[in-house]
Amino acid sequence: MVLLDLLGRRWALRIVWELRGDALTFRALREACGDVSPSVLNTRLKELRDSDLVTLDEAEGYVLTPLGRELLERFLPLVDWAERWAKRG
Amino acid sequence: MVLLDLLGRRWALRIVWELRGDALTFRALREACGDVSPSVLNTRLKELRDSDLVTLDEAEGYVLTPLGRELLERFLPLVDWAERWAKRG
DNA sequence: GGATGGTGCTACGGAAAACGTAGCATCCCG
DNA sequence: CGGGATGCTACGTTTTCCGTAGCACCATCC
Repeated sequence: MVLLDLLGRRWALRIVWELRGDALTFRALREACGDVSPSVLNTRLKELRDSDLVTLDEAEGYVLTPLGRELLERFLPLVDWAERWAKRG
Repeated sequence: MVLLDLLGRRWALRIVWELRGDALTFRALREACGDVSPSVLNTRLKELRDSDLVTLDEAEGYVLTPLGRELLERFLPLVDWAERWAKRG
């Protein structure tokens, strides 16, 4: 499970999640993640870009690649479940 | 996404993944995760137990709870995809 | 033309997390 | 009384992360 190496790091999954909608600038992404420090954010973005999950559109900002969108799609069932889990007794 | 707080930590996802099959003892789980340090493993296990995802069966060892199995199930599409992703050009 | 505000990104010191090794207490089996 | 399991803790080192400040660049505005 090489994927776990990548996603099992702080903010990695969160970044993908925050990019589920429209493109976000570096600063906007930072805010969306609750003001992560830019150094860490940049490190994660490098890893995600090297993994072809995220790319930087010069005009719009950071976006998921088609591959990233595939990942997100497979991730949605989890999100659904997570909400019910969070409300457990 | 409270779930990301839990799973977005080192070894958290990995532990759930390694428990996909039969129960594992503390030490076996440690080996399965590539010899994580026991302190971290124990910290994660506490978190996962507090979250009702993992439990310690006195006879067998660490096992996923029904809730944990649900999580794993939703996680499987990702695993499938991850293998193809890992082999990308 | 220079001020203002946006962009992505880096540097650096301190705090927190993870690591690695050793070992404790307990139980079971011979 | 060993010997070998079990879950788990302690502690010193290393790695990672955080928080703040700031750089270089570009567009807009007056």
